[in-house]
Amino acid sequence: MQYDDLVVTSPGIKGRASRADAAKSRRQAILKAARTVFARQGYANTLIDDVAAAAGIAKGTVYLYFASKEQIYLEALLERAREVEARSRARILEAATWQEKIRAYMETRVEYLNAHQDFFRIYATEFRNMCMQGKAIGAELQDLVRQGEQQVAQVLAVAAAKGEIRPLDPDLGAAMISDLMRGLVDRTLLAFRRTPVAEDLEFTLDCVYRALAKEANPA
Amino acid sequence: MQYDDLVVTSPGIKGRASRADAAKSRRQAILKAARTVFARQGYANTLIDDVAAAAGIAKGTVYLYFASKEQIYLEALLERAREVEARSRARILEAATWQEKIRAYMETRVEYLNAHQDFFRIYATEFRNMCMQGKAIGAELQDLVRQGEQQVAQVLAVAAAKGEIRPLDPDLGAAMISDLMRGLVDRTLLAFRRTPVAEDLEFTLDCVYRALAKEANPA
DNA sequence: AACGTTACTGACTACCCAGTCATTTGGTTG
DNA sequence: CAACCAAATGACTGGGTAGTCAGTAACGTT
Repeated sequence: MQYDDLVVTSPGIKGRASRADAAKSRRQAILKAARTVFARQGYANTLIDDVAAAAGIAKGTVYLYFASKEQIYLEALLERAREVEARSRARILEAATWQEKIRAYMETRVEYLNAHQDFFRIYATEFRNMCMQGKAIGAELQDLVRQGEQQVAQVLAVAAAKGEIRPLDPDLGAAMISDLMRGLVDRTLLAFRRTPVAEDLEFTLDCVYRALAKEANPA
Repeated sequence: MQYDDLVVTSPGIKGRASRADAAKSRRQAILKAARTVFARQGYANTLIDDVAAAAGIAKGTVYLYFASKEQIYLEALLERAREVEARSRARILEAATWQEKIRAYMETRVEYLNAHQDFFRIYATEFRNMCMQGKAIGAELQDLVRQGEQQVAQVLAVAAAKGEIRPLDPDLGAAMISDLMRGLVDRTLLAFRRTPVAEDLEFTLDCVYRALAKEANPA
């Protein structure tokens, strides 16, 4: 079970190539195990021994592939964060209208959340806090998130310029959208709310559209 | 500086009364120091020695007043959380319309945030995560927050029943409001956004009103 | 002033864990 | 098959800290 990602060394291929492959798979197996364990126990309560056990290897082996606990943590997150960001960027570009672009931003995350709860659990909870406590860890990761938000801001700026939504500060608008997104993720992870995710997503999107819509509502 | 809250024992009063007072002040001085230090360094990176030093006392003394690091942490948060919740509840009751009630909910928190950054920094970041990691700590604290959200849901339910806002699931609506509130708090703490808090608050409220308003917007 | 009581102190203990490294394992090569 | 070597192992170490407790100080009482 633990060796899911391990590529069996092909007998025919000699030396370098298969070695490199094996090392890469081993790295990824460790990262996968790390995500599982960190998601369940948090950074502080996780021992390197736990990660090793989850990967089905000994502690010393972990240190053949990674320099430190912190590095494992960061790489485990980065791997996934890059995926989400890339997918989100692509889907937003594909979308034609501002409504579809905002929906793409949110749907990408909700879908990814279903497939990779572990990643979101770590990111949504712990990592964010570490950033708030001013630790310098994970500059790239922070950038990825900022980029996602910036892209939304861009969508809003364009829509506002075209007069498709009401005039507003695009950064504030993007902040609002990402706040709602975060809430949606948290609720799903907690299974706090019995409302199905899909319904919650539609409600959230509806609120966003209303909040941005061009015509003011009568009081 | 450290002994801010310490009541000097009055010479005339003998025994019990003044003793009890002194003990209470000492407890509060420790909690205050704890909030400062925990807010700056986080739970894991804070030593009891740090708390003791900030309170101007020795480590052993801390353990005369509290049983464990965790207990200090929790009580430090609870003390403030009860205050916020009480004030919020009062101001929501005072308010006449649903708009004013929602505003009261948000303004209470923004005002309290200015006066007690330390508390919010701990709550908004660390504590929330601990809850998400399924730790059973702080049941009362979690309840306080839930109550706040429930109260907003109640306001929405009443307003919806009266036809003052569009029909919606009050819990979802309250979740949305508290998500936006959380984002506002986080942004303020990070000084991430240069937008002044007041402006951010108005924008957020405006979005909420639009999202809840009775008349649908034209697409 | 001598005593008794309570509050305070900080060196100490017992434990925990990230990271190391001497040793073992198992596959490859001549 | 024997020699070799990279990969894996896990007992160990060094640094660190929550919580304790024997000793000291401060203060009120007689």
